[in-house]
Amino acid sequence: MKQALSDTEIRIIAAAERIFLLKGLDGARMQDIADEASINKAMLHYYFRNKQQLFDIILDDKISKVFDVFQVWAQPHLNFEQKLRKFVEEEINLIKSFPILPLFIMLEARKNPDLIPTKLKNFPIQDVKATFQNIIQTDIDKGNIRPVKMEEIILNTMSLCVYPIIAAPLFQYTFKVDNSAYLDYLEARKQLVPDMILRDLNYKTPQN
Amino acid sequence: MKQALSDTEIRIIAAAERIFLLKGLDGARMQDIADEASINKAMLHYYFRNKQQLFDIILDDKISKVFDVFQVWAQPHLNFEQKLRKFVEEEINLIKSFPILPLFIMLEARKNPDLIPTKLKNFPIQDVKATFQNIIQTDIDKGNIRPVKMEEIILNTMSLCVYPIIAAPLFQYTFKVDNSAYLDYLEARKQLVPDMILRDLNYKTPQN
DNA sequence: GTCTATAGGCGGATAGAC
DNA sequence: GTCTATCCGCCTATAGAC
Repeated sequence: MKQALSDTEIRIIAAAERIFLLKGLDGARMQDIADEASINKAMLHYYFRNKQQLFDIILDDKISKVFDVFQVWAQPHLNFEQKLRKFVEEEINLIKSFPILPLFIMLEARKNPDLIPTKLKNFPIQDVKATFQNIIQTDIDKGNIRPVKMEEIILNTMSLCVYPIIAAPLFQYTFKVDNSAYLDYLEARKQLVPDMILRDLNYKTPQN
Repeated sequence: MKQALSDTEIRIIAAAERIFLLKGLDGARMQDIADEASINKAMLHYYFRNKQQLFDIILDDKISKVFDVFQVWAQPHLNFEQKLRKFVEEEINLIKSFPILPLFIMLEARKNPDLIPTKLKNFPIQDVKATFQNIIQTDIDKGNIRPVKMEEIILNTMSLCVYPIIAAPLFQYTFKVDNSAYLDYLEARKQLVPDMILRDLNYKTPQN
């Protein structure tokens, strides 16, 4: 039975989230987190034994949110195009709300190669892959999309969703676009990206 | 007049590159770099005043290489397709050689909003943009590609080149691909990515 | 539970001999 | 230029009063 979190614990976790996502594990200072939570350093250690444990709580939560987005592919009653559009929309929404998340995960993953296997081992990745493979194989067989590997679709789609968000500061500077215009553009990409993917797959609306 | 680098300086820079690429700024230890260069810690400080300066040398060098890749668009005697293919090839080669670079720049850019303007202010970005705009406008007018904004092409192309490299650890784990097979796949993307972009632009080989 | 004070060690930087 | 020894500040973590 999971104990309800106290008000202080909630404040600490929220503070840790902001600091870790901004500074990374090495860059974050326990003092920063304490200040952000308006408590003193010793209290952090009282509630969470050490820095690593606090970090793991934040990271685990974020990774599960990333994983959740893939559940779209398991939804029945939607065809390939509908699932793709929903996936792109949710992916863009998620990364928009935490633009640092992918940077953070990828940076930490390169420092510690065990991180990804350790963190992902409890998620039923094989199930999601099987579901996805099943969906596209059906559409390939029906001639709705050209023969293609699922890795290709996922990687291209993720690239087109995620990169424009993490690279926003660079593109805003280069193309002299202000924040609000760039956010509008990211909204527009919820259409542009699936359109591009479907076009690449030579997608034909199924005749059911 | 730029002094030629001594053998030791070259070894230090090569070592620093490898360590910073692996661990990031905060995660890298001066001792790691010294070991990698087979010298002692004091020598690092003799040649480069401090850690930050050593890092900046690596970073500035890499940023100028990023910019160099865009010079492809200014090469005469190549048509749009040839320039695009060359750009993709060089971009993938570059990011492969320093995968942490986009991650670091983007993370630092969010911590310090002045970083991008400061690092990029000496590059003639406007010239490259004008050149690029000119090229695609010509092809649009000739009917070789559909009407499209240059921002769109650049952002999509960069996304498809860069993201698969920075997210490599995640995809290698998810799809059970080993390092060498993934490197092969990135090579294959030097074809796949321009193919996809050209397809999206409804590209027709010019009739010259 | 909350705080202050401090231990303890890591890691960047330097002094100074050769 | 190269090395050893060492300094010293920063930062995590804990002891212990209240």
